[in-house]
Amino acid sequence: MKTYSTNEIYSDLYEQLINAVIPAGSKIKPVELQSKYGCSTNTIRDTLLRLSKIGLVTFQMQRGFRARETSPEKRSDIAKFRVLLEQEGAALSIRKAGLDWEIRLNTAHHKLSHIEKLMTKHGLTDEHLLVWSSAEFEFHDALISGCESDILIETYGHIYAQFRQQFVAQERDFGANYFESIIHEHATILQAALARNEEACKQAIHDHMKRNF
Amino acid sequence: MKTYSTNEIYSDLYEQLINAVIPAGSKIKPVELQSKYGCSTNTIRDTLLRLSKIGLVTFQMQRGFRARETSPEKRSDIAKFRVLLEQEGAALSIRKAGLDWEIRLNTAHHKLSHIEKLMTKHGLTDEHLLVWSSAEFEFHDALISGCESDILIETYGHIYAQFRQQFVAQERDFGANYFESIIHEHATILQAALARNEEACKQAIHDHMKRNF
DNA sequence: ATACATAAAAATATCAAAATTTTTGGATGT
DNA sequence: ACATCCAAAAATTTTGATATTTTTATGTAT
Repeated sequence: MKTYSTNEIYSDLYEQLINAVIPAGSKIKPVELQSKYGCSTNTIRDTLLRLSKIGLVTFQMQRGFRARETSPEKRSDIAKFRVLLEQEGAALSIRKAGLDWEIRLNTAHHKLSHIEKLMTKHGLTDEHLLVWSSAEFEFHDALISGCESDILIETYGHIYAQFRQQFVAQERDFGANYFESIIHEHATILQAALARNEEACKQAIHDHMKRNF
Repeated sequence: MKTYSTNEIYSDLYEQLINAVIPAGSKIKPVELQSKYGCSTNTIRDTLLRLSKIGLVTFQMQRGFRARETSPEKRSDIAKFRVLLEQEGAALSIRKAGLDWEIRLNTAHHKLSHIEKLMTKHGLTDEHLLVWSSAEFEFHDALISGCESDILIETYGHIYAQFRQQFVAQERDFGANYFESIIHEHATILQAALARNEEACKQAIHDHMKRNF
């Protein structure tokens, strides 16, 4: 039987929450996870407290833990808030960042684009989806990485994780043209960013997310 | 000797962090707090993890806890981010909120204004400052309370707490005209909000914070 | 002096058990 | 049927002890 280090427990739970293996809103009981991870309930508790920092888990005194709830309103809320942060981060990057940023952004987009093309050609396996997941985050993270605001970047990371948690379970109908659209939207964001066009970039970010409002 | 419930430990540490009694950047060792609060180190650890959720405390595996660091750059960063969130929250409130919001905002301002007037007349005692602290938060919280975005309100709360933590220790030179300015700024924000003038309100929020950039 | 290794001390993380609180499932009465 | 009360069960929190890791202090070689 596999043994888990504390960091592995953290990562494993993180993955399960992001991918709604642990469904949004469901109760999380340390006793039940104890046997799987081969540790004391206290270590699980500790880990869940750490996950509550990024908002994937909610915690109430004497009431324990839950995967953060979801609802149409909450999804809309998180999507709009994500737009606010990403627009600001991108605009600041456009204004302040240098060549390093352009290269980083371009690299991230290239990687993402490559995976997205594979996914439209061949079907989308779970493995593809996993790689895409991290590539998509890296692209959006790169986009705001030149903003020179640590707190914005930190907060964006939390919000992005929550966004994933809330939406992944929903739209399992990645239709053929779903990824076609996404690919185009990412390209539009990239172009506007590299052209240093703040308004166009903000607009592209908005358009990328508006289906989720 | 006073005994502390866990919630009291949380509140007490919260206060100490907000008011820089525990200075920004300093190490926080569970063993040292154990005797004061009369509990096990594990309970302290638990509480500190909960405080790390709102960003007042940073945590690193195997390295324990620290009061969040500060520096001129970090202060500027947090001030600007606070403006972003407050401007958005206020603008949305102006657009969406109804009479309840106006009343709540007005009430909060009235309370704040009363304390501020007392403070300019008589000197500023520690007790005054404590009351002012919570009244000031309530005003800014009321301002964004009509935005219909739970995640924005939640995040703003964290950022406001961090803002306090980072600045309180700094500007101990509340000169006579310091509060005069603040009073005027708060009034300007209130007027613009009640007049439902988004742009004026955003401007007023910016002006209120710009000394901290 | 500086760097490096090592032992002692301190701090942190984990555990398993005990204490506390909440939840559950009947039994009772309206 | 519906609410209320109570006891049992389950879940959560707290504890004190142990194991692990990091930091500090000391001695040795370059």
